[in-house]
Amino acid sequence: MTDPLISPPAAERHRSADLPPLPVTVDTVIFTVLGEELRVLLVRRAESRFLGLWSLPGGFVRPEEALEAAALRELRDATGVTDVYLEQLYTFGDPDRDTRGRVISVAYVALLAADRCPLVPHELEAEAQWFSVYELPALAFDHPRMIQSGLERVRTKLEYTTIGLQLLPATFTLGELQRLYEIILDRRLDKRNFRRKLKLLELVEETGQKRSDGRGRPAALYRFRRIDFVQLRERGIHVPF
Amino acid sequence: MTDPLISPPAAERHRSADLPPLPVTVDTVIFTVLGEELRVLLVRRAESRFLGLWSLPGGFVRPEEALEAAALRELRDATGVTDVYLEQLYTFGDPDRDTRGRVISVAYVALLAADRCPLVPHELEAEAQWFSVYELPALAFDHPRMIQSGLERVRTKLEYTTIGLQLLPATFTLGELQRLYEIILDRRLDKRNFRRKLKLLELVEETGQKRSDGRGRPAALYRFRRIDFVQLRERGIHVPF
DNA sequence: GGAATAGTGTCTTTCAGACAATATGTT
DNA sequence: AACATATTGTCTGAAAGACACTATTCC
Repeated sequence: MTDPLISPPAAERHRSADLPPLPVTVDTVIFTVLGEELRVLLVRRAESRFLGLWSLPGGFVRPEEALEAAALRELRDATGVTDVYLEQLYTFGDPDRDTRGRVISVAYVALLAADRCPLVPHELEAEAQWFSVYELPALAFDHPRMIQSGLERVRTKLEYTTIGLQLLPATFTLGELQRLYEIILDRRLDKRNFRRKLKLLELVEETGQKRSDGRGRPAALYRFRRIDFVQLRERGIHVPF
Repeated sequence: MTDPLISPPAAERHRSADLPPLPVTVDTVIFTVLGEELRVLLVRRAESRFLGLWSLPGGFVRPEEALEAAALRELRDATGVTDVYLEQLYTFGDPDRDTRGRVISVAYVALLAADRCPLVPHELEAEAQWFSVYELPALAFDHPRMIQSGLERVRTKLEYTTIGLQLLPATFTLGELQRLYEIILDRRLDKRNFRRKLKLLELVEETGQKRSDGRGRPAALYRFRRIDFVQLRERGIHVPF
């Protein structure tokens, strides 16, 4: 049905080392849940060619820099945050994806708890903003695809990993945790079923304290249990951190 | 807790366009199930620096070539096969992953049905071979990691997608399909449970023919049903082709 | 007491896993 | 008849989904 094995001479197989190298960038889809909305950080492009368009924080990879290190550096430059959950998403390399010329972009997904989100000062609002994923402005390049792809990744992994825990402060109520899930998944969850599953997973434990926001019954505060990762994996739960 | 938003001047954010571009390659972990074993195709390196080492088929991406197109081209050059299931795996970019210097490698996973595998003629056995994933020779670069990573991807997706169907000929028996799964997952499956699930999924249908290999009761031949992908996705089954 | 939110238990259905006997072909 | 492989159904336990009432705090 197919040709027999064809093995070109090594000289031909590796002559390609002569081929010109390519510009490589990293772009990060960084999510947070802020104000009851799932948001993504966008920065304003200042290049004349894309003036007015927003884009994901990112930039070129330096010659001796690991990809993830480049993503972290760009994120630090854009937000001041250093300790962020980061996961490689996909590499976009279509020849015409960047109108400036051929650029390979390694996309990452990052998650940042709302209480660690840098507040955007008024004078910088024109430079960077947290946008609802449902109300995105005009975006440069193929960044809409990247965001879509990142969103799917986060939603999928939310259900079988513990990445959701990246998005909450050190202590939280079960109601807050459930709302987090509802906001990301964009659907309502049953309170009792949600809590039953949490109890089964044994991922969180009570701190013993309660929090009252002034109205209604105060809720118990929880924290994440520090569990042996190996043990979690054995229980079929993926732990990405 | 973290610094307020810091947004460097655009000039600084994009001055990195001055940074030297990087060599970008694609490498493909191509699997098949042949002779009751899960195998991966390796090619012999002829560069003096890595003489004697085997490596995954791959090569440099051309200036105007999409990443997937580059992977397909290298695969065609190495095997003669053109119509292959291909899926991006991960991008490896550590500065020291390639001893020749800094090279970014976009890794792909491919699946090829045994009846479409190019047979390796004797005079070429030194050039390319299908190796059992459990008996790999000395490999160049970080290719062991790539193979490991590809193996995990295939095993994971085998359970919730239809990629397994890529590895069988047009018609097959349920016994063959089950053996395929057992070989990839490296564990025994219960025959009745396996068939029950298959029936539930409605992915395959009888052709009406039977195949006898001379001993034992002849088995019914099946083929894949052509199902609406949308319909499958609604049933929670991922269809990667 | 009313408003608001937190907290809790049961029933039903579905799916996964364990398990063995019968059917159909060959020699 | 002996052999080899194909085909089929039941029981059990775990988890998911649907569903409503009581508890605590603040005003």
